[in-house]
Amino acid sequence: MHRADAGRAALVDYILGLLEQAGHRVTEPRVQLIQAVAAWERQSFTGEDLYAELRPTGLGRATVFRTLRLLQELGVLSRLHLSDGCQRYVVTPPASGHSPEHMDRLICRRCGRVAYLDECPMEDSLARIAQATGYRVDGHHLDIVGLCAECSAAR
Amino acid sequence: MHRADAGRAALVDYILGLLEQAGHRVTEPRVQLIQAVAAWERQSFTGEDLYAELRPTGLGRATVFRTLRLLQELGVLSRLHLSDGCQRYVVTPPASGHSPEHMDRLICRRCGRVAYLDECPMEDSLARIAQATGYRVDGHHLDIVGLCAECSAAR
DNA sequence: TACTTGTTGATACTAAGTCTCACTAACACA
DNA sequence: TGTGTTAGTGAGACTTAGTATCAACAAGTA
Ligand SMILES: [Mn+2]
Ligand SMILES: [Mn+2]
Ligand SMILES: [Zn+2]
Ligand SMILES: [Zn+2]
Repeated sequence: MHRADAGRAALVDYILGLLEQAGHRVTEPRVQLIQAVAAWERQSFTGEDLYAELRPTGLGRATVFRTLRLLQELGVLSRLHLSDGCQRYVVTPPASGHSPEHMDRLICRRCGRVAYLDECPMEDSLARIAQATGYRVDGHHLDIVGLCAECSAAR
Repeated sequence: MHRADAGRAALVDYILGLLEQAGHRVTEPRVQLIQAVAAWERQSFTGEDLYAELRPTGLGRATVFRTLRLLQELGVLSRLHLSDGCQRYVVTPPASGHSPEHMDRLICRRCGRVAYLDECPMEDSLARIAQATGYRVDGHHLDIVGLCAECSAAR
C-alpha cells in the first residue's frame, strides 16, 4: 500500500467516524461516496463528477447530493467560489483550522488544485476593520486565485 | 431631489456611459434595469427580485439575466458568495479599486448590506503566501461575514 | 429617412440540485 | 443472532437560476 493510499484510507475512516459521532448511519452508499471523495483530496470536483463515477454502482442522484450536503454540514467538504459559480466541492483537511465560518484558500484556476493557508493573513486586520466599519465580524472567506507551482511551470 | 437620489442618478449615468463606451446600445429595457439596480445600491438582490420588479413593465426574463451578465462583464455588478449559493448580486461602486479579480467586502448576513474595504488587508501577505506555496497569485476574493452596525444594534 | 445590426420577449431548454414516497437496511435492543 | 424501529435509499417528478433560439423590433449611422 502506498503512502497516498494510506492517507486516503485514514481520511475515509476519519469522515466515517465523524458521521457516526453525529448520530448518522454508516451505509454502503455513504462509504462508497466518501471513498470517491477521498480519492479527490486537494482536487476539486462537482456533484456531477461524483454522480458519473458512482452511478454505475447503482447509487442515485439524490443520494449523491444529499450526502454532499451532509458532508458540508459536518465541515468535511466546502464549496469553491469561483467567478463562474460555486458548484465545485473540495475536502477541508482535518485539523486545518478551517470551517464554514473561517476559510483561507489558494485555488489553481487551471487544474482546480486547492491549498489551505496555515495561518490567517488577516488576523491582525479584523479588529481594525470591525472598528472602522461598525460591523460585528463573525467569519470570513478568502479565496486567492492563481496558478499552482506545477501549472505555472507548465507554461 | 434628495442627496441619495442625486447619487443614484449619477450612478445610472455612469453605468450608461460604460455601456456606450464598450459599444453597447442604450436601450429602454437596459435603462430601466440599471435604474432598478441603482436603487439597490449597497444592498444585494437576486435576479428574481429584479425580474419581479420589472416584469410588469413588459421586460422579459432573458433580458434581465442577459443584462445582469453584461453588467458583471463591465465590472459594475458582482456576485455574493454566501454559504447557501451565489445567486445574489451587488453593485461594485465606481473607483472603489474593486474588480472581478480583486474583491474585499463585508456582508451583513441579516440584511444583505455590503460594504467595500478601502484598503486591501492582505497587500503585505500576498508575496509571502506566493513564496510559501509556490503559487503564482493573480487575484483574490475576500468576503467577511457579520452584522452591520444597524443589524447588530437591533439585537 | 432608410438601413444595418444589436437587442428584445416568448418559449423551450439546461444545470444543479431538491422533494416525495414506497422500499430497504442499520443498528439498538432483546 | 433475530427483530423492530426508523434513518436512509433510488426512481422520478419538480424547482431554481439561469441559457439558447429565433422572429420581430428599434438604436444608432449615413
Ligand atoms: Mn482567515
Ligand atoms: Mn484585497
Ligand atoms: Zn494547477
Ligand atoms: Zn444588516
